[in-house]
Amino acid sequence: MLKHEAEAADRVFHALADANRRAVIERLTRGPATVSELAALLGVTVAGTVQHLRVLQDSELVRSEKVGRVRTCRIDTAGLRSAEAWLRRRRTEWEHRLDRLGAVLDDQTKEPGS
Amino acid sequence: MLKHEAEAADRVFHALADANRRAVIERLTRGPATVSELAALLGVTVAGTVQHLRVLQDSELVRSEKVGRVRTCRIDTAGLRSAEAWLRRRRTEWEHRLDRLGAVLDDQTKEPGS
DNA sequence: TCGACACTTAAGTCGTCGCTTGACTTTTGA
DNA sequence: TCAAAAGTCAAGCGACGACTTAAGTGTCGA
Repeated sequence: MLKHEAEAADRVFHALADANRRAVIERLTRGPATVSELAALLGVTVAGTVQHLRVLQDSELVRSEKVGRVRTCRIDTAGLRSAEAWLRRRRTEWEHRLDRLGAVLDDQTKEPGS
Repeated sequence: MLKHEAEAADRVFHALADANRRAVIERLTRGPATVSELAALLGVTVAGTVQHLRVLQDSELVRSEKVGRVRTCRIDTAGLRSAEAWLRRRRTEWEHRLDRLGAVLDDQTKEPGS
């Protein structure tokens, strides 16, 4: 795996490891929200929420734009996609390995002698 | 979401947040390995490796069995599947929301008056 | 039988993380 | 014009996490 891919995985999975950050993602899948709204949802300070948002943006799980004095946040599927891709690669690689192993075993039972 | 699902997500994403634990997973997708082999791969103590393995097993990302004095570890796809499912749910929910929003906007442009 | 091997467990260290408070900037509306 | 609203930044605190070392436990082979 390339180094920048590994770093991306690091950022994304670290971001997803926190329940409050996942709650932000779940909320944003149902539509945009402001920083204050997210803070109220989580039950933490606005300052704390901003820190979570920085992590989420660095991992491309959330985008946001500020108009006037209010910042509106929305989902960025890039992070979700890259995490999903990482997991799918591991899982399918494993399953294909099992298939190949199964094929080898089948051959062995059909042709016991070499 | 059910509570035990949330706890499972917590465990799995926390497990995946560590680069060494992901390295273990990547290694095990290519076949089983012993604790010592994984320790050598990571470049950390066997004791430290055991701690990682506990986390990975609690999140159903790895299974292991001990025969004699050697413990053999292999992938458990249950954890991978549940993490993948969580991400896919968020992403598709968001994409469907965008579709519905697009449909509404199309209707509005077709029928400007109400 | 006994020493080396493979792992396990406990305890301790050090850094990072999540959160708060408090001071600040910018924008808004009356 | 000015106070309240919305967010930003920095410092600090307590808890947790990833290591280590050190002292076990059980297993294998000679």
